[in-house]
Amino acid sequence: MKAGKPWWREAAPPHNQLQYLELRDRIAAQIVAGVLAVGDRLPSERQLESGLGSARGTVREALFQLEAEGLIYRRDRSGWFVSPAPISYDPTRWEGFMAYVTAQGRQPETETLSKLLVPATEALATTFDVPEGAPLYDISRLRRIDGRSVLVERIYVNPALVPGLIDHSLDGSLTGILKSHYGVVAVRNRIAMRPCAILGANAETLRVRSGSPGLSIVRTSFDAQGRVVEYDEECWRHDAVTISVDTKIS
Amino acid sequence: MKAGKPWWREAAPPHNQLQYLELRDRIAAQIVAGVLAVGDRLPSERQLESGLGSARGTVREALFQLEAEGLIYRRDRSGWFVSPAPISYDPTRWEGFMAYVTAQGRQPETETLSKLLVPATEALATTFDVPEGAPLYDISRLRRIDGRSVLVERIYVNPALVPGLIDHSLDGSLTGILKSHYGVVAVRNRIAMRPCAILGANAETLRVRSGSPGLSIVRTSFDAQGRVVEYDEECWRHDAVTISVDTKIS
DNA sequence: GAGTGGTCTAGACCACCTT
DNA sequence: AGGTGGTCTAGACCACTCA
Repeated sequence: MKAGKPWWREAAPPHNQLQYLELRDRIAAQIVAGVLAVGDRLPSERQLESGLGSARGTVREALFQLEAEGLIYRRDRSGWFVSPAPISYDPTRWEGFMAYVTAQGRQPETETLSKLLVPATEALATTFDVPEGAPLYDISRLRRIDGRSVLVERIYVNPALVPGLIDHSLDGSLTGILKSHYGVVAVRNRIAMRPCAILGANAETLRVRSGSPGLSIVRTSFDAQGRVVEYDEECWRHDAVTISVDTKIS
Repeated sequence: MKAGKPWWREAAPPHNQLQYLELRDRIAAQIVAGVLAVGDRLPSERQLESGLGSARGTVREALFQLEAEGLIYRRDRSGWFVSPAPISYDPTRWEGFMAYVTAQGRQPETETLSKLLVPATEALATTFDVPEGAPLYDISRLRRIDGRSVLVERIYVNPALVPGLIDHSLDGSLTGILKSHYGVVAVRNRIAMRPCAILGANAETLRVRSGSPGLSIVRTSFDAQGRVVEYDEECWRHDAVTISVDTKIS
């Protein structure tokens, strides 16, 4: 081990255990054992560095690994913290974020970033089966759990089904408004999910570094007549969610 | 810009565009435009470094971001390559890997790593509703698509339902064997999914770096009598798969 | 203003893959 | 044997947060 010049400082690590893996596993053990509790701040990178005699880059590598595991997260330029437990989410149910987060004893919060009437692009027109350029509601929201931003979503809705939707406050349950004000309920969901990187505007609103790992969920909801009632693109922090689905096989 | 000493080499980058983001976006554009095709090898890190005048660490940061996006992947100590398209997977269907990969025009491959009879741990005993210590088949497999290792799985099956299962070759479709030899089919699936880090043994078999991003899928399959026919833990490369589910809402 | 993480440099040695 | 990525060092300056 020991790359470069340092002739002093011996006691080379065993060749089969890398420094950053050792540090990673040590911190992980502390978290699992509860020495570091959920929400706790980790020692600063420079403290860890000096306590180890490693370079800061090596310390950071260990932290990145723990971040990938979902054990810790960073608040930009503020520090590293132990991650809260992920929320369990079943995207096949027609049940809002506010409902299932609350049901798990956590505190949901929704902030509407924008609500607009926009012309349908070609792709959206196909999805909604409307002419290209037809008006659609375009809603962006940021959602938090226990104060931590966990997802940004972009929802499109057909105003023909829910006229005036945009005039309601959307800082709560959209599902609730659709049902109670318009009698609209979905009977079928089509979902696509994949690990992704959080980029650009999404990264800024979630206040994570561009390129952080995330989970992309795209949901298309249909009503009993087969019409698309909602098209929703969600971008989650990767450590905030566990997907669970229970289905009969057709 | 320009940290540290270098007094020569000016033309500082604009403060609002970081070097690694610029390089990331440049390479991404080349991939999207098809200049770099699927399977192509990227220039080596040292070539990119000298072509840019950046340090190697900066180049690597750009590559990591592209890896997180799923655009490129590494073959250990061999190079960086443009990723193939992800496979689409519907874990709610009772349809084997071999079937859906082939249906998408790709070449599936399965390698059995081990097959054992093991005593049920407490957790497994609960899952299968058998006494703790009862015998269970424990099957580990590695699966490839077009020659690239994409997932390792660990399957547990109750021998009471499928005696002698282990004596078959499992390098093909397990689903097929269950159905044709034992008449066992699942009618219900319970699935949990979450982004994860690929660690330890899984990382070694997939030949990825420990800590690489992955997708964990745990599936419990039930037959018409409500018995657990299969309990399966899958660990996927994060860039190899897109989950798609289509369900009626109950 | 002190402290934090974020970016960057310019080297080095290593294990492993490729030819 | 030569080239690749993997790990590591020891610095630096920056943008930002927090008290």
